[in-house]
Amino acid sequence: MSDEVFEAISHPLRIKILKLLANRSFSELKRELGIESSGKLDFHLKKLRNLITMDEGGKYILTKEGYAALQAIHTIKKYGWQKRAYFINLAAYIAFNTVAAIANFTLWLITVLPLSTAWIVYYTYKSIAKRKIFKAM
Amino acid sequence: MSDEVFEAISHPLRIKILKLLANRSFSELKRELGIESSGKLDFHLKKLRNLITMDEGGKYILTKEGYAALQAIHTIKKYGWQKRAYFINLAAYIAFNTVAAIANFTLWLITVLPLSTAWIVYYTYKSIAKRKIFKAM
DNA sequence: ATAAATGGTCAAGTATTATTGACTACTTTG
DNA sequence: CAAAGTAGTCAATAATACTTGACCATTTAT
Repeated sequence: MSDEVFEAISHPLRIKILKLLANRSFSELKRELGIESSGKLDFHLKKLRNLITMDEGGKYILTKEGYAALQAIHTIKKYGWQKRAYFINLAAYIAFNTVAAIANFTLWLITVLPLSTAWIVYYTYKSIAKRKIFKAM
Repeated sequence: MSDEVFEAISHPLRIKILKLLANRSFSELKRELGIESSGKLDFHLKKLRNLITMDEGGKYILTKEGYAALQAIHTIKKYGWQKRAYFINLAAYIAFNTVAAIANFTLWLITVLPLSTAWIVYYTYKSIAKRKIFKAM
């Protein structure tokens, strides 16, 4: 399943192609990537088969899987954001609750507090127990 | 850079190994994966070189890159969650603002509204313009 | 002490991937 | 109309990846 996607993007040239590809033609790709051989570009485009298609004008575009692959590349490059995101969410939780408590204590106690606490508990569980974002970092 | 990670996880057996690996020994992996040949497991473990290490007890564990790779696998499997996450956030934005406005209109107007609006505008921009999560879906 | 299990390495062969370069058919541009 | 550009295909070769199976040094169990 996913190994097919990773096989497709396991070559440096194919990652370049995928990033550049949108709304470009065969020759434009060849030129902009500095590839001399047509056969080479053809070979790698065929390996990207499931990640790309063509629009009406004969230009390449990404499929759903293509966008997912680009997202995976982004995930590898930006691994570490989850930790930051967790603390931003924790700060937002505290801020929202403070504002809500000051504004209307009873309303906060019966609506905002239980809902936001349920959320933060779930998020903490997901972050620590399941995704293990704090391990090995 | 990232193509090395994708090359490492471009084989179905290596994805299985990576998912199972934590706190297991060579023989445990062999047994649990049903691999007959030691050479085979050795070969694939060597391909996962950058994604794994050993703990003091001689059991394999994931490195930071290993967790990132697992995250990338998750990204491919769950592509589509962003769209849902966006609508959940939009709903939360509306709910929070409603509660805050009812509770204390002035406080809402000067604090909650501008902050949460700034957030949702940024998030919308990121979702539509940069990540293109609505295209090709 | 012997047998079996652990935790591997290594060489040889097979299979798959990547590159090169020659070729084709069709469309512009001078 | 000839030359140049577009959008590829295909076969042969080079390079890697993958599997098999034999081997080995320790450790643990009988």
